[in-house]
Amino acid sequence: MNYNLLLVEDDVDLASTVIDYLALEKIYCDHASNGMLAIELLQQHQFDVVILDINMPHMDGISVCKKMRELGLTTPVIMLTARDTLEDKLAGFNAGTDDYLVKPFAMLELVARIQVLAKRISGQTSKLSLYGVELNFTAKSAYRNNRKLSLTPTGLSILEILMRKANNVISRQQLIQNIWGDFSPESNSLKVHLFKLRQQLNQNGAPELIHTVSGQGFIFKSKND
Amino acid sequence: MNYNLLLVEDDVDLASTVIDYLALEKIYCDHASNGMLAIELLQQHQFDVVILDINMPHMDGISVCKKMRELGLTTPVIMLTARDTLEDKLAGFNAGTDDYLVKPFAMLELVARIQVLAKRISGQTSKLSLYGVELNFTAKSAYRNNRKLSLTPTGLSILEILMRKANNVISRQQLIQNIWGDFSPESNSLKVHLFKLRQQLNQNGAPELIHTVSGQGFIFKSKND
DNA sequence: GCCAAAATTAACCTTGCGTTAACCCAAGTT
DNA sequence: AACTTGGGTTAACGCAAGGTTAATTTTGGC
Repeated sequence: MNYNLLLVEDDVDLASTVIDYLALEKIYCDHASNGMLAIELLQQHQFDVVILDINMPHMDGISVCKKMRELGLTTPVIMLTARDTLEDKLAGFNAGTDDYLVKPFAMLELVARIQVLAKRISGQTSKLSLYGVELNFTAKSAYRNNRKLSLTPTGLSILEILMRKANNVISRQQLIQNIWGDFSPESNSLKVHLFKLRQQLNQNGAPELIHTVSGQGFIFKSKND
Repeated sequence: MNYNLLLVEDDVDLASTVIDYLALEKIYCDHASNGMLAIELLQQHQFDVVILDINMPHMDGISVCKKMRELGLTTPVIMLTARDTLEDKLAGFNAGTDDYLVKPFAMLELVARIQVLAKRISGQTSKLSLYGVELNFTAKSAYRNNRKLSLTPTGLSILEILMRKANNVISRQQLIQNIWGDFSPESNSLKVHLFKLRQQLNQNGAPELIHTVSGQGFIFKSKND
């Protein structure tokens, strides 16, 4: 899958074992033997996931993680620890850790957890599905309850914008900005597009999903929320 | 906080223990006793996280998770299992699980893991919650005891101003300044807005929250304070 | 350059917010 | 008791925001 990791681990033997194994899985993994170096590398390069040993001399894993978050680095962190105590875990989560692995661990599990985290962040889904509406980016098509909607390109992009920010109000201005950029039509084009989009969505008396919040904008949500 | 979870668990005792504990942490948790029901609920409502028992009659957790992903439901899943075997975990991750917890587990750890997952997803919605009144900025909506209030934009902004300075008296002047800026209406507009706001808040004989301090202004507080 | 699909425009209708003014009430003042 | 003051309640109106429809222009593939 070609992920880009950083392993922070002072035990060189363990580090090279992990790196070698990950290489077999086509996961590229950089190595830092201490926390300082790790922070430096993280600021210079973009990683998908950081694997952080909790028990290191000078600067332990928890401190590294805390420091990362302070610096605004949001890269997901998997913490490695020798002990399986609740306090350790809670301290880790408090510091901004995303996941946890107790040594000795199985490589397969590590790989699985890496994939979960990396996938979630990159959010590279080709499908978006919510409240029975399914949006297919590659096919540029949309369905509601498995009924195909016939949408124009702008209709589709309005739907996408609203769905990506489901349950948030999007102002007219935000919508216009997203659809047309800096220069937009001067008439009620947006209203017409919305009308046609709703028409498609609400066939057969399906409940409204695009709600108007008067004076504020529009919101994609199901009625009972 | 204020997350919205779904627990899928056939053991009713365990379920209610978890739900009660989460309630203490101000985490609202719905319950489905089987996989079918869970899928149905997931399609109707939006949850921040799903907690899924792996071992259930009829439709096990893995199948539920797989089905979810097939349907395009991307809600993060925490899997609960009695066994700590690698195969189980891998099967779970393959089905699209995000995290894993082995029974018996510590509530604190569950809460920590919920927070990690929920934060990643709904880290965008900002809420303000006080005395049973919930204000959702992103959705520009307000609820009292889970009953939706129908407020106008100014009504909402008055409520926001009062709630942000709860338990402090806000003078008429401060309110006017905050709502209209330097030029304000010349009549009793504010009174009318306040009246309508209180009308919405106090339906069904709910106790007054916006108290008048004669000659001073208004204060948002609960009666017994 | 033709045609169909999509986008824009304009005209018109409907809804709902904000403002206004008038009135009510209770408490305090003269 | 009449008047003043601070606040609460109600209804009416104007206007802006939103919805609907149809006609016209633009676009892109052939």
